[in-house]
Amino acid sequence: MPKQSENASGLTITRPGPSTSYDVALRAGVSQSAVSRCFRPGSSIAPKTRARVLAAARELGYYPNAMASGLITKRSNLVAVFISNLTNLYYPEVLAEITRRLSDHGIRVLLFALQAESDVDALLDQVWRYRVDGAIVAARLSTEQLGDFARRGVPVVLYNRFGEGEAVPSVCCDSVGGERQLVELLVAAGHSVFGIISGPDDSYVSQERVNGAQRRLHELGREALLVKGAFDYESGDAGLRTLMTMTDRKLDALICANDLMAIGAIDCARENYGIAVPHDLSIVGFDGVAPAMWASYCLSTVRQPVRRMTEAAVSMLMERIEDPELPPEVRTFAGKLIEGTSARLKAAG
Amino acid sequence: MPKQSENASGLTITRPGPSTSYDVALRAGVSQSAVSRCFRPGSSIAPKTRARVLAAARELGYYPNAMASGLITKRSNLVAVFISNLTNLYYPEVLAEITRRLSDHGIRVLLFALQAESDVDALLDQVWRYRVDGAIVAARLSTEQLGDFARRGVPVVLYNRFGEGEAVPSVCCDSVGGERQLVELLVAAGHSVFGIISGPDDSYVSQERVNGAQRRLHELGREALLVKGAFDYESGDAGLRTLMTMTDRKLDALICANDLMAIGAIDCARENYGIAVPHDLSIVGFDGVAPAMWASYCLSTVRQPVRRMTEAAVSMLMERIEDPELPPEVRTFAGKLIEGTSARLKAAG
DNA sequence: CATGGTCTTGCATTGGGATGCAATGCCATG
DNA sequence: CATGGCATTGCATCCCAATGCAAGACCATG
Repeated sequence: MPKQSENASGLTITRPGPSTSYDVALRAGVSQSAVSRCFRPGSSIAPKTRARVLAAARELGYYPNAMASGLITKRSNLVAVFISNLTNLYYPEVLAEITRRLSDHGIRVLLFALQAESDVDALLDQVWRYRVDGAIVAARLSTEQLGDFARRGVPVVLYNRFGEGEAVPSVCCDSVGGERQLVELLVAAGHSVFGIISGPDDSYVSQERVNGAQRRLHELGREALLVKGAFDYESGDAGLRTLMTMTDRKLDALICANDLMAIGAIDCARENYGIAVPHDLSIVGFDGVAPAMWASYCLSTVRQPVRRMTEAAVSMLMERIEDPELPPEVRTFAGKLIEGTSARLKAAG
Repeated sequence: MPKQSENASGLTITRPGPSTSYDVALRAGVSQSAVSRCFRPGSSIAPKTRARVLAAARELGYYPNAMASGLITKRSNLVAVFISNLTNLYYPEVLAEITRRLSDHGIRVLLFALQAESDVDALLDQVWRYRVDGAIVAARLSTEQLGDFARRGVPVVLYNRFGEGEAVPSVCCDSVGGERQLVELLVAAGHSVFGIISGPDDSYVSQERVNGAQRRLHELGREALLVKGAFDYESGDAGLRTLMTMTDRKLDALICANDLMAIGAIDCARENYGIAVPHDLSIVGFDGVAPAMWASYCLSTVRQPVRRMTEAAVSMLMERIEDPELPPEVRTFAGKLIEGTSARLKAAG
């Protein structure tokens, strides 16, 4: 979009690059300030001036330079979003929701996709450079890193994570409550030999879910075999295989820290061991991802209320961008139990 | 990160906001230019000056303001990424790959998540405002919109799409070739009654795949029943149901425009009709998403070489950011046939 | 010691828009 | 017609880093 300006001789010269508010001002016969005010809601501008300016802007294809305006307003209208597990079925939906909701607030997403929960560090300097207005983080932040955000006055909202030690605004699905519910139903339905497949060690979500399940089992006088997974399909398969070798008793209830592993375990049970699910083995997951509802699995799980959670995350962040003094707040959402058919959850059995 | 400066009386006063290159300069006892040069690779700066400056910067938590430097260098180091189907299993992987690869080039992703292929328009002004260095687009761009990019000198690379009419740099998986391959194998294996479930009308990918399959079938003297889907699981289910009512003959080969619909169709065939797959009905998909490999489906499909494709997209874009004059180029990648077990692909049958 | 060359460094300016303040225009009122 | 009040507009300045240019520092050579 070449920008144009008249020089003294009346010649129209064309320079490269996007046109500026000065170009538009010249063309509309107003000052640069007037142009600026046309694009800034709430500024005082006469309707007919506005019309002239907008017409000139359209002719020149002018749009305000977000970097220039951010420089002076100290608002980039950018929010950093950190996501560790983009390929893990649950987060794409979250990301899409968050992006659209922020977009409704006039805010763009600067995406940071991490290989692992703890890879934040290498990318953090970019967050500071872009002077983002805030951040939504679905990854592991150390206390130190959280401190950096605080010192720099960048509001953060954690997604499905808590600050360790200190209080940090966060939106969570009640993992503990969800697992307790699953455990109670499994126990009430008469299961006796329990296995658990966890997620990776550096995942909060995994810790919460596994601890939640273990504690409740313990309260009810049961124990569970525990193997470590990585939140992926293969871990479900491998986890079940390992569990099968760990006991002489017949495993009859398998608690997976997420749906994906539960799906892997179901396939492994059926294909590899010829175990009938849920007749011989009950398998439960957590998340309520789309594939969990597929007819082949019809997983018994707990569904996270993604829409409500993302809505909360975005509005909490927006509030804190407006008023950085707001106290931290943790909003916990109960998951919805999906009975499914991959576990016997009725006492009748 | 409060910034500090010494006033005449030697008092250290603290102002709000991130510290600037001037603050660092003051503290290190150099000029602002020297600070700038420390953070700009290739600038002439003495090692010991550099060390002093970096020390001061660390103490103040200084990072260059990307908006200010972008303003003057005319490089935002931002790339817009448009994705329409984030929830559709295939794109999250693509997005994660692209984000990481761009990150290696020092470039951040400004994410635009669309509800539908054609929703680009409402978000395009944001692309102009942020003066992004380029764009990777996995969504439908009109000729007009492509023209806007060209006029503004913003390089675009299309992902799995072509420019209609004019030539536009793009990275594609060879849909036509992939479908031809599937069709040939299905025909050679003796299938006779074909059904096709397409994607949504505004999707190039769907058009290409469906046309590719239809043409090859036609060349081999076959026809196929066609129903419209939406690239989601439910469409596979609904599509198969519709097809079952459309003919008296026994449908024995179903070509789905993507894996997700193929999975939906498999589940529907098994659960709803008790049809054995692939014994009574062969079902093929396209994409090679992770769930297609799950033991319950083991889909016969064509896998897109995501890593090579994203690598190509990113490097093509980077080249065009460096040299906007480069001619358009279309890189097509052959998909890899995954035999799977959801279709009889051997003549033996 | 004078001269020339290479490195570093600082000065001054630039990029594009926002905004406080002062100036202008316009209308209504007395 | 003079005055007050309000809405609109422009001027000048600011935000922060990058960079062309020239000055300075330092070394080596003749």
